[in-house]
Amino acid sequence: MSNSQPATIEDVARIAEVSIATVSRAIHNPEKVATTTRQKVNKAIAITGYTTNAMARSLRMGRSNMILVLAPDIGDPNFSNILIGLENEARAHGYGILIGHTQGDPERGLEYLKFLNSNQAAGLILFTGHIPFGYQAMTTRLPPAVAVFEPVFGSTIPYVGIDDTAGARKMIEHLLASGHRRIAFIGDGRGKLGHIRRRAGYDAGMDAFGIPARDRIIVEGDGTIEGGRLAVEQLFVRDTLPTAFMCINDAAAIGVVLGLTARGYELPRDFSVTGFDDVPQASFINPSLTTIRQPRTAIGNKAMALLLESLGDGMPRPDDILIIPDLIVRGSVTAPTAKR
Amino acid sequence: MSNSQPATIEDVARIAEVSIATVSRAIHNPEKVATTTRQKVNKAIAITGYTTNAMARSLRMGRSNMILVLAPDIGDPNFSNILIGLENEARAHGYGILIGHTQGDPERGLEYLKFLNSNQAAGLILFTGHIPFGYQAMTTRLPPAVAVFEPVFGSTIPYVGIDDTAGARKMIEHLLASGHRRIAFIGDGRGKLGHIRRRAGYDAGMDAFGIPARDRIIVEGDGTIEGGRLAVEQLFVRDTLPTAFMCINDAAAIGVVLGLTARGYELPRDFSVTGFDDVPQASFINPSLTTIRQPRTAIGNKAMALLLESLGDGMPRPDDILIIPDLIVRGSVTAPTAKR
DNA sequence: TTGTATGCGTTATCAT
DNA sequence: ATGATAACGCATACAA
Repeated sequence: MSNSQPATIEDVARIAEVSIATVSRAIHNPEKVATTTRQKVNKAIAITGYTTNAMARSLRMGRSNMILVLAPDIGDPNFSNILIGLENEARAHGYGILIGHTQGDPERGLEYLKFLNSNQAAGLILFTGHIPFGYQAMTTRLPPAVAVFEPVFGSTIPYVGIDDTAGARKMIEHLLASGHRRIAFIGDGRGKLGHIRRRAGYDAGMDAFGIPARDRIIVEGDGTIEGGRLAVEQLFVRDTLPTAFMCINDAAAIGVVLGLTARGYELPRDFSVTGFDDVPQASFINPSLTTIRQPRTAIGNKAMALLLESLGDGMPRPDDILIIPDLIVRGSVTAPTAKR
Repeated sequence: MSNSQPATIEDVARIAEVSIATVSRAIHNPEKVATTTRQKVNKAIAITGYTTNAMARSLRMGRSNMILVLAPDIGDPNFSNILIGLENEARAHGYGILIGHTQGDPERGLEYLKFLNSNQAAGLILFTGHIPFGYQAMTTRLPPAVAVFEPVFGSTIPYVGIDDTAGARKMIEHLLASGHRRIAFIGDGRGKLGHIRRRAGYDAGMDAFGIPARDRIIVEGDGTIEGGRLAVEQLFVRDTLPTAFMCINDAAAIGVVLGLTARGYELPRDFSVTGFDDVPQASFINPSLTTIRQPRTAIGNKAMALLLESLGDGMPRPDDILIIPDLIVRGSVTAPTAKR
């Protein structure tokens, strides 16, 4: 049925006995071509198995229908679900996705960004928290871009993510409602945006409950499993034990669980622990982690919708979108015992 | 420094005061151009920030320097590391990677395959175990392709993966050396290639040790956590308890661990359990899983090397590459107790 | 409604 | 050693 070489528009034109212009029109502006001609063309397309050569098309049009997604780590448990959201939305609008895996290497990021210069990609989704360094020197024109998950530092690129503060607020209220008062906040580094925002949610909740600042226990932490372990040790040394640990993310929470278990405590009987993000492991660990779920697919959806919108106008709209995340109640929180 | 529009070869030529032909040569055949001219050109390139328009290049050349990687599930813990191997090797040869996420949907696979027709991709890495259905109807010419991780059913596409039989053999020998004799094999479905191969390793090891076939316990299973749980129940009902469970993969092993733990046993004191693949969770679960590690990055490397080779010849070589995997000893195996 | 002809940015052939 | 030019496949302005 088909030849060794992919069919071109010319092959179709010859078989349909029309000009290539008519074929092109029949495809892109069917209403501008006579019904009978259109049918001939469609038949010829079916016969040849013709597919428009995307490269030639983009070259001619000066823009493509691909969106470049830059991610430092494909293995990130957040990534694959966000990607699904991105893809579904893109597909619905006739766009395709091109994934650039930078492995955190700015040089690779730069490499992929060349796609944009070649018009191989019409827009950019940034999953990296930054524009690959050196891109500004390459060209002054940054194409329509949207950041997901974390905002791009020092830029006006619109950003789609969750409302960290609202999420943290939900969590702290859950803990307070469970009867906890001495609740430690285990962070991931004072300067980080997520830290600041989630901490703000913690404070707001504590404020609303009338718990004085001096009764709040804050550990800076670093957001890793090891950091969670360390936080436990610090608190034991300081002898300022809380009844609950509200952790900046699931990794830290897992560290806390591990640290507490290693010291011979039983959870959640002796301590309550909460995470944030809802990574896959969160439901595996014992006790399963009460956490805040990242609405990953929704983030992907919104981000792509935003990008495609600004592609239409040609004019990016700088409004961030913050989705309010859900509390996922599992087994790691109970009422505090009177024991201590 | 740079204009709003990406610089073209013509811009460079104008600034360097040479023809575009010379610019192209200076880039691709530097030895064919006078040193002084070359310097002028390089300077002009630096000034303009010129980057070759990959689309125009591919259009003209009839081939691109991108490799399409088709994967059903980016979130697969195996994928990201294989990808790293693929990328590194590709990069070393001046190729880039384009990831097509099919979500298991043949239609999407087909969509991405159009890239090949458009010469947007020069070759194909299949992570899917099959060619997207319908592609054959689209074109008879399948481009150079290599399958990773699992072979493509009913095709001659070369395949790079691990030597399942050798891996399983390593595992069974480890178990035997630890003193186990009644070792159950928990599979993932009789027909599956991995099942057949790993079972072969199990049998070979048992044979070599002189353990008669009637003393071998085989559970067909399905390779999931739930399947592992079920296998435990089956064996309890049949009252043919082994001292060790050799599972077809880590998921099944985790299921076995969960099932055994739920019944009140302590591991590895009461039973030894082994996995296969070494997924991230394998080291998290308690007890940490003794398993066979997939050399994922190596698989990626080899696969891409093979693909690029066959791209050179234009002629795919049909030799599969099987890497012998390593045994990872963790905490889930001890000598059997005399208890039972 | 349809066809002719031009150009998108490259590379490669053929002159010079 | 260098330059002029054709062609890759397509979309579209313009002509018919």
